[in-house]
Amino acid sequence: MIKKSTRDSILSILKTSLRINKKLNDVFKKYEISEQQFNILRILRGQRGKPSSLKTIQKRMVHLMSNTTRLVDKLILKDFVSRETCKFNRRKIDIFITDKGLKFLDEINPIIDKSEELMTTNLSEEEKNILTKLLNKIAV
Amino acid sequence: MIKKSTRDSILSILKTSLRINKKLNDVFKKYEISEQQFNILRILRGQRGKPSSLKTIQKRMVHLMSNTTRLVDKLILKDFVSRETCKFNRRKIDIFITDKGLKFLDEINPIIDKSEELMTTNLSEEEKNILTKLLNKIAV
DNA sequence: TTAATATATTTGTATAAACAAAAATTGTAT
DNA sequence: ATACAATTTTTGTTTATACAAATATATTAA
Repeated sequence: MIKKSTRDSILSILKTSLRINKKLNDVFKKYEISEQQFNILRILRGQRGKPSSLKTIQKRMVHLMSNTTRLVDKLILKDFVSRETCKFNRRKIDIFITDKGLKFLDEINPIIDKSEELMTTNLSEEEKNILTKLLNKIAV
Repeated sequence: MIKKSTRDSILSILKTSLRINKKLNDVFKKYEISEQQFNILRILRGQRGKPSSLKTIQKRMVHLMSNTTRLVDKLILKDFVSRETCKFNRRKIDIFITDKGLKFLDEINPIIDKSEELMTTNLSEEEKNILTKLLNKIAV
């Protein structure tokens, strides 16, 4: 028999995650970008000019999935990233964020940040730290 | 500027949720059912013989979505649920879980339960309760 | 009764995701 | 050098999802 505390906590995580995603998606939708495309942009910005391959992007993505190719396709259509084959290993492709992509991030990031602060407004600093610590012990 | 504690906690929730889903999906896959189909079965079982309409199912589902119709279609193919139009309100349809559906739940539930216990094995009872309480204060 | 509105479900369509297989390139062992 | 295995990316296909519009029935008001 499963413990109520177990079932409740697991269910709370899943439900809270859905609530968060819903709120974030409201923002993404307004800016006509998907959550995953946004994540890729942030990963690329974190590289500060250094190119990323699809493999490294995938490894850092929140949602690990197989078709990063097509996500990058869409970002290229928006002119937010550029792509060229790696000079040193032609299996790899180098992906960069463009100035337009950086500008876009500058625009949307504060909105996302504000939304996240708002979502956690009922928790104190300490509570957020405890929460993070507890979550990191689950399903490891 | 967003607080580190905020970003970390939100990210932890999203990531933990994905980890949990991944583990659960391993089980679902083995039993050739989707998470959502499983949830519907559980909701129906909770009714203990009382019929459910699509509307009531949707309201209780973790993932609120529009095409419960097609999920039920799939459960009917497996003979896990039955469907007939409601006698008293022909807009509604009555959905029941079948004996086969109940038997299936009896088989898969212990596996899911064990998986959930295993995932939270690093947390004490008290920690799980705290976790649930904190999560329920987020993005409300 | 008739029209207008509300409710419950279904369907169509466009987009996204998961998964496996293919293609291209590189590395390694003999 | 050749064959074999490993890495990285792309593509095809199937399934799932989101959203809007359509359909059918019921309720309400004039």
